[in-house]
Amino acid sequence: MRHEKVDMIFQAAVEVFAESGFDQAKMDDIAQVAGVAKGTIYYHFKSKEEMFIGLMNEGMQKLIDCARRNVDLHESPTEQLKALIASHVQFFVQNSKLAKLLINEAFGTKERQRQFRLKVRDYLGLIEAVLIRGMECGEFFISQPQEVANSIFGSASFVVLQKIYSLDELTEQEIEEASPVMISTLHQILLGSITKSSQY
Amino acid sequence: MRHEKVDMIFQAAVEVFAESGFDQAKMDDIAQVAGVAKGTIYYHFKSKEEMFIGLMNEGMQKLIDCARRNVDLHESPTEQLKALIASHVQFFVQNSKLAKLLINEAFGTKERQRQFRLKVRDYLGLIEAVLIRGMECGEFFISQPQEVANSIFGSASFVVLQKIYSLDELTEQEIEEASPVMISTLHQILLGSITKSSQY
Amino acid sequence: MRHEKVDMIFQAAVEVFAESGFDQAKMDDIAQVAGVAKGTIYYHFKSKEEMFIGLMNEGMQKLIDCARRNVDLHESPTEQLKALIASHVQFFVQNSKLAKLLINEAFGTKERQRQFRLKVRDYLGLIEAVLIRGMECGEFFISQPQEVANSIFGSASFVVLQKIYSLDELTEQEIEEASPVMISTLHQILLGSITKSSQY
Amino acid sequence: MRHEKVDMIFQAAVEVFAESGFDQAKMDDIAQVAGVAKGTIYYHFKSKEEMFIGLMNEGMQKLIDCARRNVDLHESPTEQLKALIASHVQFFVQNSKLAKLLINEAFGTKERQRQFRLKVRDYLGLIEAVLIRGMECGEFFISQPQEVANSIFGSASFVVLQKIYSLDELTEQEIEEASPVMISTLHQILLGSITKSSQY
DNA sequence: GATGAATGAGTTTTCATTCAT
DNA sequence: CATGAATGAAAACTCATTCAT
Repeated sequence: MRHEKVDMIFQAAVEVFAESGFDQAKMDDIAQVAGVAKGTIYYHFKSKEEMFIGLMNEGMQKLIDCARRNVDLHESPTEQLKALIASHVQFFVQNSKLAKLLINEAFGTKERQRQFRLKVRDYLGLIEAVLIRGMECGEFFISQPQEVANSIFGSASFVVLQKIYSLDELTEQEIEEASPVMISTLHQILLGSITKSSQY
Repeated sequence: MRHEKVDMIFQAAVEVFAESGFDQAKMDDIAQVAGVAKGTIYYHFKSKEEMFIGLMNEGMQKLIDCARRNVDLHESPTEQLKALIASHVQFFVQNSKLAKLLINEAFGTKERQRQFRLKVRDYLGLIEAVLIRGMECGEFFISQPQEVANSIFGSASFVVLQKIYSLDELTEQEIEEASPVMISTLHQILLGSITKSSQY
Repeated sequence: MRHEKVDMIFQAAVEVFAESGFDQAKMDDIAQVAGVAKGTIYYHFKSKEEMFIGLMNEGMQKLIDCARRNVDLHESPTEQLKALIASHVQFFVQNSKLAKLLINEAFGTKERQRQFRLKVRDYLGLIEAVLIRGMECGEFFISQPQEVANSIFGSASFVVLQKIYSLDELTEQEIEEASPVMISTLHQILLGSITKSSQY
Repeated sequence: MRHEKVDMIFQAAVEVFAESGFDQAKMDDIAQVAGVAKGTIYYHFKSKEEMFIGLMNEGMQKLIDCARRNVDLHESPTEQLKALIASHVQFFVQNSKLAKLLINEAFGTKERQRQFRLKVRDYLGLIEAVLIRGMECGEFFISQPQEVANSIFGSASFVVLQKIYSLDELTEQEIEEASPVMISTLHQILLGSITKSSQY
C-alpha cells in the first residue's frame, strides 16, 4: 500500500497526542507507537506542530461529518437538535482522547490553537444553523443563538468528559452504558427551555 | 511582612501558569516576574508541580468562596442558582487566564490533574447542593442533579471562554460588557427547563 | 548522451557546494537542482565527500587549464605573468562561488582538503614556473619564487573575493566592470618589485 | 574568580572552532574541552552563532590592536607598513587556527559572516590609512589604495597559511623559523612597487 | 540504471532542579 | 533566607546513506 507508514504514524500520533497533550507528547513515542524510525515522521510531516494541526483538522472533520449525518436524518429542528446532542455525546464517548484534546487545545493564542478554533467554529455553526432553523419555523424561542450553541457544546462536552475522568474511574463499558442517561439529561436541560419562551 | 517573597512568587506563578499553561510555563519566567532568584522559588516550593497544585487549590478556593458568598445572599434555590451562574461568569471573565487553566487541567491522569479534580468536585458539589435543595422545596424538577450540575458548569465555562478566545479577539472591556448577555442567556437556557417538568 | 544524468548531478553539485560550502550543502538540494532522485546520486557517486573531491579537481583543472592557455599566448615571462594574473582575476570573477569554495577548502586537515591542496600546488607550480623562467632570462629578480607565487595567488584571490563579498553588495555587472582596475592594480603591485624597470 | 568558567568556555571555543570550522565544531566538544557541562555554555552564551560572533570580534580585535601597536612604533609610512606586514605574519603564525578561521569565515552571506566582515574592514582600513599617509607624504605612489590594502592582506595571509598547511606538514618550530623569510619576501614584493626607490 | 521512502546516529537547544556561597 | 551559576537529561529536528522495488 502506498500510505502504509503515513497512516500508522497518523494513528500513533492521535493516540499519543490524545494521551499526553501537545506539549507532553514526544516524537519518540509517536515513532515507537507507529513502529517507525523518528526520521520517518519527519520525512512525511514537516514538524510536530504541523502534524498536530493536520490531525486536529481530521478529528474535527470527523466530528462535524458525524453530526451532520445525524442531523440530516431528521426533519424537525427539535429532532435535529436532539440527534445532534446524542451524536456529540456518542462521539465524545467513543473518541474520548480526542475529546479531551479538543477541549485542551480549543483555547489559547498559539497558531495551532487559532487554526483549531476555525474548525470548532464550523461545528458551532452547524449547531447554530439548527437553532436558527428552529427559530424560523417557530419551534425554538431563542434570542442569542450563538451563545446557545456555545452553551450546548459546553454542556455536552463537559458532561461527557466529567464522566470519563470522574474520580470513580469508570471502565469504558460503564461509560458507554451511561450514555443514554447523559443524553436524556442533556436533552431535558437544553431543549426544555428553548422550546418554550421563558422569562429569566 | 513575613511571607513577602512567597506571595510575590505565588502571584507571579498564577500569572505565568495562566498565560502559558503548565508545560510552557518556565520557572525562569516565574522568577523574573516575581522579582526573585530562581533558587528562591525552590526554597519555598518543592517543585514546579507542587507549586502548581497549591496554586490551583488557591484559585479554585477563590472560585468556590465567591460562588458560596453569592449563593448565600439569596433564599430561594432559583435565585441562588441564578446568582451562582452570574458569579461563575463574572469570575471567569475577571480571571480568564485562570479559567483557561482550569479547563486545560481539569482532565487527565497526571497527579496534579487528579488533585485538581478534587477541588472541581467541591465546586460541582456546591452547584448540586443548590439543585437538590431546589428539588426538595419543589422549585426544580430534575432527575440527575449531578449531570445537571456538570451541564451548568460546562455551559457557563464554555460560553465565557468562547467569548474570550473568540476569533474576533475582543478587548477586556468588550468582554466585560458582554457579561450581562451571557448571563441572561445562560439563565434562560439553564433555568428554563429545570423549573418546569418537561418531557424529553 | 551517455552520461546525461551524471553531468546534471555534477553541475548541480558545483552550484550547491559553491553556494553553501561543503557542510551546509545538502544532498537533497543537489538532487533537486539536478532534477534527479537522491538515490541516483549515490548510484553514480560513492559519497558526498568523494563527489566533492571530484568536483574540486574538475574546478581546479579548469582554472589551471585556463591559466596555462593564457600563459602560452605569450613569450616573455613578464607578459606571461601579467596574463596569468589577468586570467586568475577573470576566472574568479566568472566563477565566484567556486573561488570562495577554493579559499574555504584550501586549508585544513581533512582528507578532502589535503587532496585539494595537491591541485592547488599544481596551480602554484605553474605560477612558480613562470617566475623561475623570468629569473633565468633576467627579467625577474626574486630570491624565494615559491613564496612569491603564494603571494601572487593570495593577492589576486583576496582582491577579487573582497570585491565580490564587499559590504556594498555589488551586482555581477559591477564586478565584471571592476575587473580591469583590479587587474591593473595587481599588475602594478606584483610586477613592480620583481622586475628591473618599475614601469607599470 | 567571577568569570572563571566563561573564560574557559571562550578559550575552548576558540580552539574547537579554529580546529574544525563553524559547522563541524560541536558544542559537545567545546563543553568537553572547557571542562563544563553543555548547559553551562548555554547559560552564558545564547547560541552557537552568537558565541562564534563574539569570539571572532575578540580575535579580530586582537589582530587589529596588535597591528596598531606595531604601526605606532614608527614614524614613516614605509616603516609602518613594514611593521604592519611583519605584525600580520607573526600574528597569523602564532594564532594559526584563528587565521584559518578568519579566511574561512570572511566570505559568505550568513549573518555571522557579514558581521565578521565589518571587523575585517576595520583592519583593512588600518592598512589603507598607512598607505594614504604614505601617498600624502610622497613615500608611496598608489592609485587604488583600497585594492592595494586588500592585496597586502591577501598576500600576507595566504603566504602564512600556505606555509602552515603545506603538504610537508612543518612543525610549529619550523614555521616560526620561516617567519623572517616570509616577512622579508613580502616586504620585497609589496613595498618594492609602491615606493619610489626600489631598495629592498 | 533509477528511484524515493526509510533510517538512526548525531546536533543544537531547553529547562527543572541542585547546591555552594 | 536568598542567590544564581551550573548541571544533564531530555526533546525536536537534520541529513547522509541505504535498499527494496
